[in-house]
Amino acid sequence: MEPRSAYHHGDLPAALVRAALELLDADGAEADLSLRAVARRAGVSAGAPYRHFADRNALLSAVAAVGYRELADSLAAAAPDAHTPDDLAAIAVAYVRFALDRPGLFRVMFGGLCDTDNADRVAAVTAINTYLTNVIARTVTSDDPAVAATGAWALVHGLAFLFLDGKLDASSPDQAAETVRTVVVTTLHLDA
Amino acid sequence: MEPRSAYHHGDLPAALVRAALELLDADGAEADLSLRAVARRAGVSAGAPYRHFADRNALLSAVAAVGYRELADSLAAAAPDAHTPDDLAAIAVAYVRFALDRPGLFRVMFGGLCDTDNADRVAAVTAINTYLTNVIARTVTSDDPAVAATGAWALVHGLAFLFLDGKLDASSPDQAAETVRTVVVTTLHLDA
DNA sequence: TGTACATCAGTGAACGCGCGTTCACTGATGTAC
DNA sequence: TGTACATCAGTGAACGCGCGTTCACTGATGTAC
Repeated sequence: MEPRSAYHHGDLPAALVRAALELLDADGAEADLSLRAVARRAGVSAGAPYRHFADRNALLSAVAAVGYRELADSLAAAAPDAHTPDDLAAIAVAYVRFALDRPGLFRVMFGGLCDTDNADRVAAVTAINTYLTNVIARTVTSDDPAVAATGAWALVHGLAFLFLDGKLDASSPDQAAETVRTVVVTTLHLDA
Repeated sequence: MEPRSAYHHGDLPAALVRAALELLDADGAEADLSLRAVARRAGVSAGAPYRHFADRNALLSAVAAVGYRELADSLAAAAPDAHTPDDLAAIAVAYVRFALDRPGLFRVMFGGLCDTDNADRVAAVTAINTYLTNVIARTVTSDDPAVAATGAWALVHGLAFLFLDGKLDASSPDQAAETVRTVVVTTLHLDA
């Protein structure tokens, strides 16, 4: 996996995705994430990425795909084997924390502008929805777990963006997490 | 208000904001909304806006301010004098419809990237929150209307973005509205 | 094991582009007398 | 009412920039014999 030589890189696609993630996490707000900046960061010429990605959008999709996987991991880690309403609240907090921890990546994943027709992306979104539906079905009683899952997703997703865009106060992560927990517990009646 | 002559415009600031709104509504996805494009649309040279706006961000903030006002109008129109849970559902549907009707404007208003410290913007956000809190207090019983309002806002905001970013199917506006209604009614227990 | 050669994955220079912003300017406006 | 002049709000040319993408190239790799 490591560079075999300075010339033939070894695994440039992975290195480019890694470089993009580093830039996103470093710049926080995304700014732009140009292909040239990614190539620079990977220590490679501006044209090199075109050996592996059709265009800028293809790279971005690959980055987003990694993001979806990491988000899924974060949620799963927050409450492995979730089966109580409290587990659901923990997952909600983890979702928003992910967004606040990695705003650049989160915006690439959800900021629109990317191709809707990328198969990996669609699959990743379906996976999140399925996961949430399963969690809902296991943690709370609901007439329609699919609808409840959409509601829960929209709720945490909206909270994430309201925090990210400064509409809710995100200056203290701990306090933000507490707000998320309170709002989610109240809105989804997790204490009932 | 109309141009007095081809030279001295009359009310260029308003014309620029109007031009920006037109571009946003025409391009749909926002693309970029450059100052130059706005000036071009307003039929004015690239430097002219600087007589009235400090920089690109200042224009964007003015545009966003108009957007907040129009969003507030749309919500109020959906259920004037709201006092039933059904009114709340109608307002929720109106919120998402606004986002889907005017995605470019919605992204300028909520896409981050703008100055958080603009007084107009802060006031507008507070106004929305206050409005929602009042509606919540009038339409449903709640222990804590402020928390419930944040929950309701996040819910519709999240739905709006999930539709906008293609995570939920927005191809049919009517069906999308129906989905919003179902999810909101279920999540907020408006039928209880 | 050694060599010839096709293929692969990079380089680096160049393209055209639109951008935000600045600046010296000039034409239009309106006010003071 | 008419004129001189300060101010205002435009113009248009220019700046430097970083971008996505292309292309002829070349160095490294690995395979066939």
